[in-house]
Amino acid sequence: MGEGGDWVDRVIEEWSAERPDLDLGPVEVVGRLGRAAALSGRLLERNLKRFGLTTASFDLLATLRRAGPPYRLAAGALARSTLKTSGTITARLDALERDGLVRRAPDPDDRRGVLVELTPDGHRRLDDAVTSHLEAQAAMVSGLSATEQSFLAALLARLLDGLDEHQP
Amino acid sequence: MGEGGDWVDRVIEEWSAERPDLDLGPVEVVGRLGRAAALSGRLLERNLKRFGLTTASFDLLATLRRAGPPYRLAAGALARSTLKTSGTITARLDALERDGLVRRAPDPDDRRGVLVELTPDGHRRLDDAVTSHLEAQAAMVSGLSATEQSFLAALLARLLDGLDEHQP
DNA sequence: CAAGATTGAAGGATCAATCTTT
DNA sequence: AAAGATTGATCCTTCAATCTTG
Repeated sequence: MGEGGDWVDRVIEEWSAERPDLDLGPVEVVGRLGRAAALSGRLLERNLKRFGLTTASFDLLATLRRAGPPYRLAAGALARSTLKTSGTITARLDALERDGLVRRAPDPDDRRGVLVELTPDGHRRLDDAVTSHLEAQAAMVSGLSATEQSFLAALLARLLDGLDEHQP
Repeated sequence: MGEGGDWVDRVIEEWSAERPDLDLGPVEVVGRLGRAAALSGRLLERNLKRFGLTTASFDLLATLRRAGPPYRLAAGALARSTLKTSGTITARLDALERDGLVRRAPDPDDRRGVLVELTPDGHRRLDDAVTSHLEAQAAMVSGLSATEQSFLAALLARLLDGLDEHQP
């Protein structure tokens, strides 16, 4: 008892001592989810820095790259796919355009809209980074067997199902 | 095929079409981890706002609360527990102290150090919020059976093990 | 009026540099 | 020299307000 536990185990023990009335069951999942995301996010951020990218800029470039030729999407589509607000996308595009990795063009079919396109530099930069990015992810899950990875992926998908419903 | 999948399934399909050479296995886990953390984080953030708190301020206050009487920790201990840098803690303490939720005092045993203490207001504010915070977490995992929740927690703990080793 | 994008204000984060104390 | 905390620069994010177009 009280040995070999992780950070979340310790948190739960401390809460139980202070507030034994609370139901801490959900923390076993949600607490570990947040902790694991924070730790893995740090590692991925550090790795992308070697390519002059942040997680934010990588996600945007990757969304354009995955769309296939001509690597062009509406700004609003980028916002929805990355779960960010339109203001965030505007700011990111300013920075990426300044670095020459994307280009903005007016949407000919809807003059309110903006189409965003990967430049050759942006395409190259992303393709440079993506292999390393996936290798870093592979290292993170290498402690789990293939079976464990499948189970974990399936359970996270079930969790994601529920979370989608609770969104605004 | 290509039906009923979640966001990560779509990402993987798109990558497979554009770059069939990439090993996307790790994305099944790491991609869903990031997506689930982002969605759940948004919900928790919104809920805490009703109590005048952010996830950042809640985490700091909760760490002090869990420590038990006299609800006092060194600033460095807060940084390590919350996975934040000392600069981040300094900024948060400035805001929380301005709101009267914590109080700083010099460490009598080490004159470099600062001890941070929950005020009665901070204690009250946290206790107000924590029940609702846990209920929000319970709602998030309510789509999973008790067995699934246990499995998910255990697998996340295994993942966390590996992530800890890779840290700086 | 609603939708798409931009702006500015404010909070949260890291990092590197600095100051004090050990 | 190393540890604890603060500062200032910079970036990412949300939100509310605004402007243009549908």
